[in-house]
Amino acid sequence: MNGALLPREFFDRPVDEVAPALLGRVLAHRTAEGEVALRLTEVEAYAGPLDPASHAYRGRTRRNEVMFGEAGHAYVYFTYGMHFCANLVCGPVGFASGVLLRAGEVVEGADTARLRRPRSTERDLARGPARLCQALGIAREENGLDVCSPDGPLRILTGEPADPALIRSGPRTGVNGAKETPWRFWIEGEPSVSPYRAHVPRRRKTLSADR
DNA sequence: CCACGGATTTTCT
DNA sequence: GAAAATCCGTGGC
Repeated sequence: MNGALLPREFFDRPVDEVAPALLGRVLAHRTAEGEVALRLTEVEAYAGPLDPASHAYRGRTRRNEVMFGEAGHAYVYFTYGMHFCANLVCGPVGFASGVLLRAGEVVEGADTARLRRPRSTERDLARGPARLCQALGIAREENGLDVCSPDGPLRILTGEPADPALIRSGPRTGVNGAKETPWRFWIEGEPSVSPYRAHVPRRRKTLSADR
């Protein structure tokens, strides 16, 4: 995938400004299997230590340390025992904010993406944060990669910014706390955007849970 | 379309 | 020890 890279300064401003500005941009990942690129259609902002829903809320840990570093790097984490999700770190250094990449439309390497997600329908190829990572081939090794590096395997391209008239925002999905903050952003009318679901805490399987 | 339960293991308390 | 920024299959409407 050719095209100009977003400059690092792009990420050096408040996350709730960066997040909507990322809609329509293209994330490309080059591996031995080939290159897959997708156009971002849904994202969520997480504001470091101020945000109860953020992984950085309780301070620096081994998992979240990339968030505390330079803007423009990928923070990839493992969750639910089997899935990876990816964020792009925003500035300033030490503030530990980031944008979760929730969904995209595959615009290059769809055949490779389908190999990675053989049971997926076309619409669900990169619909959801863990599916997006699977389609792009993003896992543990991609944690900390600089997406603003022209020769790197994982790059963020300028693409075509989304039409501001089509950008919507609402509460973040699947998170506990700070539900009132409308920091989920998406492009209206995109098939790859997931339907909103309120967070439902999982009922514990073990006894002693209910009373 | 919606609701539910199971999968699976890292991470932090 | 429990929850987790999730996904998938199944079953109902």
